[in-house]
Amino acid sequence: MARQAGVSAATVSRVLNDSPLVVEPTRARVRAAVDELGYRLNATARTLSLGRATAVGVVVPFFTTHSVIERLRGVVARLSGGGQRAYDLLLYDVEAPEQRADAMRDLADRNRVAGLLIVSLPIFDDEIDALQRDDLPAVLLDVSHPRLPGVVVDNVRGGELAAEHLLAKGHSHIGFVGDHPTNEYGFTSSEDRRRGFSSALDRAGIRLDPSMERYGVPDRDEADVLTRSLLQQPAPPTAIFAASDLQAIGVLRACEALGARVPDDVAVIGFDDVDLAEIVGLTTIHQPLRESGELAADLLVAAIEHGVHDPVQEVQELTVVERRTT
Amino acid sequence: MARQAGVSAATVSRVLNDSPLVVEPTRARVRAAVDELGYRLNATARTLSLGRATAVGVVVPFFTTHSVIERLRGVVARLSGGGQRAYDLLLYDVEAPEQRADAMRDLADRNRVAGLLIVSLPIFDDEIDALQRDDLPAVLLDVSHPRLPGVVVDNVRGGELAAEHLLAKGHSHIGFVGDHPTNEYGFTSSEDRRRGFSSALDRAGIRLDPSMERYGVPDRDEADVLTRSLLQQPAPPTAIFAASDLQAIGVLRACEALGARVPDDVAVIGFDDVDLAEIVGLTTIHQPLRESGELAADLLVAAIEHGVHDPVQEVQELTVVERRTT
DNA sequence: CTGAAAGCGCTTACAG
DNA sequence: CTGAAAGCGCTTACAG
Repeated sequence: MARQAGVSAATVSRVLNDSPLVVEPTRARVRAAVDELGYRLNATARTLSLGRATAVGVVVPFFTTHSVIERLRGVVARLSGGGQRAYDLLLYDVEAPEQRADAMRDLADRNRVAGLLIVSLPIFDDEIDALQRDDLPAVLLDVSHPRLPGVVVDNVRGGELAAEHLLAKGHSHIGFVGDHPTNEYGFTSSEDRRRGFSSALDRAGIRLDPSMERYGVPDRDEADVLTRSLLQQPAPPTAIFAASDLQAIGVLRACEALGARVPDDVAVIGFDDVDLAEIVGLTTIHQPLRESGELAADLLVAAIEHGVHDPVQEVQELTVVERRTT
Repeated sequence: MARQAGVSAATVSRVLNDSPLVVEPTRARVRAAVDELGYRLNATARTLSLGRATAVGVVVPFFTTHSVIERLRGVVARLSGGGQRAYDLLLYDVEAPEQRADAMRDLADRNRVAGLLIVSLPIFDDEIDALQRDDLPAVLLDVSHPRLPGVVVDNVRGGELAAEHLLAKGHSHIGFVGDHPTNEYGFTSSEDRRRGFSSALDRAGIRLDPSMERYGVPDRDEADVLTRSLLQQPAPPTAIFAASDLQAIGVLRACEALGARVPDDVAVIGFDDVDLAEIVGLTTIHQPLRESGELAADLLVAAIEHGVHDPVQEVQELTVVERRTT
């Protein structure tokens, strides 16, 4: 014990917590002893005593997409910033829907965590009830719910942007490759993007024909086979909107395999603007991934430190980045 | 308190910890009460009481490379496996060298963590002393030290493999693009790869001329400008070995910009085999990234649960994956 | 087999 | 301004 400084544990605690109650001479004495012994507070005991944790939980489907990682980078940048109010970051990977509920219960009930950041995973009302019962602040990233603060993007609008871009390029026979509308994680962004896409087409007097749509699991290989079937029809599309960059890469690969030149025979536009997009020269809808993580982390810290008054939804800007595939 | 089950806290604790000392009827009664109340042990209190944490700390330079993320995926897959021996995962991002020391001191001293997994970051003797003083198991991933278990790859051998591949393709005028030998993180793999590369060339009677080497920070843009200067010399190389796939992408971009055809005018080989490599068709040295994370996580769990007897170094296999750039 | 009690390392009214 | 004491929610000898 650092009371080799000739003071009580209470005083050490006060000094280390910057209590104003300690007079300078003793304060100095304690600091000296602390430095000499390399003493540090035990965070576990502190958490228990204080009744609040110094860590935040980040619940995230770690394996699904590049974009999730990029968001996480923003979160990490903000949270382990070495600065004053650094929170420990407890990472909870969610591989399957059931795990999400488990993770949240674990984190909430056990008071391990001062707040929860939930990335890309839909949340249910009873789960929110549980969080509020435990007084656990939470913020959503890439999903939204009226009762919780969140940072999102207008995916429907993003779909419109994609349609407008393709329309402006003169296309009228257009295809779509995206996620199954119902999928095990409950992701909805692909479907939202398709809706916006489809309705913008409608407004231009063009119908997104069912024969021009393909759905599957959101990975490259699946997008590849989906695209082949799209392209091998009697009247193949001259442009394809993929619900994510990863899927767009699959589309590109199928085009290459079938000898369709991009963008001359078929134009391709993706969504997300992950680093891959720039590397392959993919035209895409850019969303601020890294920034979304930073913003969400800031919101969470604010919620932890000041409470949440009314749950803001931060809607981030979308832009089209034109590269070589359209 | 769940002693609504009519028993003491001690008994509840025993039941929840599967102590054999509790007779079946009471056990059942406690379980029923636990289920009904949705009661869960408070991990913080448990940690404090037991004197050992249920989390492991993962110290990782989160922003540096794709390969780090891929390794992390392996770690996550193993650790948050939902199974019995699931450890919480405390993520410590290290942005700068000083932070590494901070992170380790934080984690170790405060007893937050049952073990440490250190990814891609060199560690010093005095830091190891500190770990051992605290009895904190640690395993290294993508770095090695004689006193600690680790999983690595033979980077020198990898460089040789790259050289042998290029040699077999008939090249004799060969360039290298890699990291500065001394860099702030203390990464050494680029330099190790270059050494192996250079000595395999030597053995073939070919000298890696200083005018054929370029060094910089390990990112795409830097590799791009480095490559331009390499290619704009009187006698440009006909093949280039890049110390990582990311750098190889920069090399490819420079080739494109300068109108050099790949692989006809210049062949390019990378290192790592991240997903990017497959997407752009890059020939590269494959290392089992995901698996390395899984293995390291397993080693750490073993070290935590059974102690470490002698520090094994797991050396993983390297292979060349030939694609379209050589 | 079960309970009362002490202890894990902090924090914070409460006295002084 | 500082210390003694209680309490945070567990676990585990120690009795019984």
